[in-house]
Amino acid sequence: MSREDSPQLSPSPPGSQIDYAGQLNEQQRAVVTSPPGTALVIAGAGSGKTRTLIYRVAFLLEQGIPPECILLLTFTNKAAAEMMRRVGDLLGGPAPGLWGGTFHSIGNRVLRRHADLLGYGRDFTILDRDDSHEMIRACREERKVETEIALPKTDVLGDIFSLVCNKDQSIAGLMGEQFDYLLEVSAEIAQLNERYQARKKAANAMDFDDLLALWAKLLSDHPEVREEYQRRFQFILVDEYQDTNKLQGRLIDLLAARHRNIMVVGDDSQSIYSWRGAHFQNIWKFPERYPGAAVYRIETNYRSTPEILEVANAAIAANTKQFAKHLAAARPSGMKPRLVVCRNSYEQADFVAQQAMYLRQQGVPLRKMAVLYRSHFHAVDLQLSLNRFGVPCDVTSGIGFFEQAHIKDVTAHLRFVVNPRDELAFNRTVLLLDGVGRKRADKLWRAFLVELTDDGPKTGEPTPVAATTLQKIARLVPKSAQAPWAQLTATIAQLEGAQTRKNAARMIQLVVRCGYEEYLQQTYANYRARMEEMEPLARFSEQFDTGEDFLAQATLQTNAEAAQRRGAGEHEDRIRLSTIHQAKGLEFDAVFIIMLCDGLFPSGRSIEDPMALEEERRLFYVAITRARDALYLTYPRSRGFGGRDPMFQERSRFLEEIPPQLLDNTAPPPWAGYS
DNA sequence: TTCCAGACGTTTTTT
DNA sequence: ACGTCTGGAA
Repeated sequence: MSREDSPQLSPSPPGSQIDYAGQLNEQQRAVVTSPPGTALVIAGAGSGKTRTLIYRVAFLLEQGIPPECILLLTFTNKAAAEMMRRVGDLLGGPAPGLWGGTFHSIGNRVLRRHADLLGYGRDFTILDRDDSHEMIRACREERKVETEIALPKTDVLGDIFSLVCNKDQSIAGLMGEQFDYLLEVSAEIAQLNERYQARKKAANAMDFDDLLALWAKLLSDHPEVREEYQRRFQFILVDEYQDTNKLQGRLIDLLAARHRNIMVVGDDSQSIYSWRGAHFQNIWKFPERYPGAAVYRIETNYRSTPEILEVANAAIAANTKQFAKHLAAARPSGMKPRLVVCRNSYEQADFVAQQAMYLRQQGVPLRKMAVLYRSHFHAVDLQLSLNRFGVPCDVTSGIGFFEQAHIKDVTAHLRFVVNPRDELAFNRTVLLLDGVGRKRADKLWRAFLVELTDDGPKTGEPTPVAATTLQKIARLVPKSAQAPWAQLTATIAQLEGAQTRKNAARMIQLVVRCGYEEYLQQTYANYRARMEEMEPLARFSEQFDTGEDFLAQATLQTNAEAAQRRGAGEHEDRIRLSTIHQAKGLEFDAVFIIMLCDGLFPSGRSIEDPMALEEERRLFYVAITRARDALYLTYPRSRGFGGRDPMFQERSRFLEEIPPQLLDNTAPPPWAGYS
């Protein structure tokens, strides 16, 4: 690998407009101004990791590296947007051409340019979890006719397919490793997987995993494309490297093979995505894979008080697999974190609500407080309680804006127009009609495909091919659905109009007006609420030039965007309710960690498996280190189980691992007598 | 074949 | 309390 075309960097750029020395500590500055080459940055929680990355990018740009030669990979779209914005702030203007985003979104970007090399159209659809679930279900149904073998549930299959992809593994291998009880059906599962892969391709659709796998395939199978990107990306920066999986690791290696200027940044103690295939050996073994890589450590914590850090260190201490780190507190001493034992989850909820009110009275804005929990359903009682006390909150709920049924119904129409081979979009659209069920939809789809391939025009100039094909198969539609079918055909014809198809907002409007609104009225009691979300949907779509682009982003930008959109005013003062996973990378003045019961946190599924338990512990560590000044750990002694009798709850074993003297569990609470 | 109602089992985390 | 699945009626 030649490196003679790699650029040189000078440690202090002449005429720099950025005050590196004033804004960064010594450790951070060493990273920011490090020479080209491979670097591993182990950055502890609260050590200004994001800041360091931003300054690194700015530094490179100031050195004259063209923005399009830098690739910044982050874990969420939100993080990417935030970093791009802050880089722009530093440099006094945005840096157009700089590539930043999640692996999936960059994969999407690359594949939009070259998908035809892999036998896909560039207008391919992206399937979300729901869609891929639906497709696997269909494959499975098809299979059932032939054999009677008991297969696992559809979502287990989905998980298996996904893991196989992300871990770069074979079905049989994965079965042996973590699904030994399925070993005997593994051949069957492998076959089903092949069907699923083929079916996606036939539908010109990619699921999330394909965005990575096909991207990698593109680079491995097509030297000229590989060369192009290897040449282009002179500097590659990867955030949250501890959460990358094997496939992502391979992608980075592929992309960086020419210049070998990779900077990976992460904290192995915060690796919390192994259930999704994250392979924290990636960070653990990085120095072995890249001998000679510079290793930097950023170990000063600017976020939390020493009292909170001590609890964090104690919480993670029981883990065996980690880089030794010594986080030093930079801030002055504060309050001891408090342990609050409650009788039940209602009392716990009331405590949080009242304590939040108390803190607000003390001058802490609600938006600087957060309640964190292991799983979404841990927060239901809390929401009621906060409502009752009139404490406004923002829930980063489980279901994202774009995953809601009514949103997906509408976008299915657009998907169908953009990509008429999209089987799922067709199904979804057609199932909305009264008198059409699964069976009929399937029959119609097969007929549709025949007509479409028989005398459909060549791809290229968009033509109203979907509507005419719908027209052709109208004879297969039952009498009761003839009128709605004609209506649908007319709507699709309008959507396919040359002017309309370029304007997603207009398309949405059309779908809603041509029948979907009536459907909503008839179907949902909360018709109004759902209807009101059509406006934000249309507005969101306006920022994209093409329908493909809009649809892709709607699928890729899962819930972060939604929270913003639904909360209306982002600057309103609300307490944040979030899973720990979603709180990653954020910080708050006051943090409540609730439901610290054994079996909930750590979750029941993880307690037999030592590796899984270590991950839960890291999750706990992530939660603790979100807090700046105040930390409250709470659990209910008993818990109602659905409608059943309350059950006694064992406190989380993680609490046992914290020396009691680090926590304050004295009564009475500060808010006593306050209400 | 569709649609509805009631039973059932079930709950981790997300791009 | 929730959504998904199944079986039976239209």
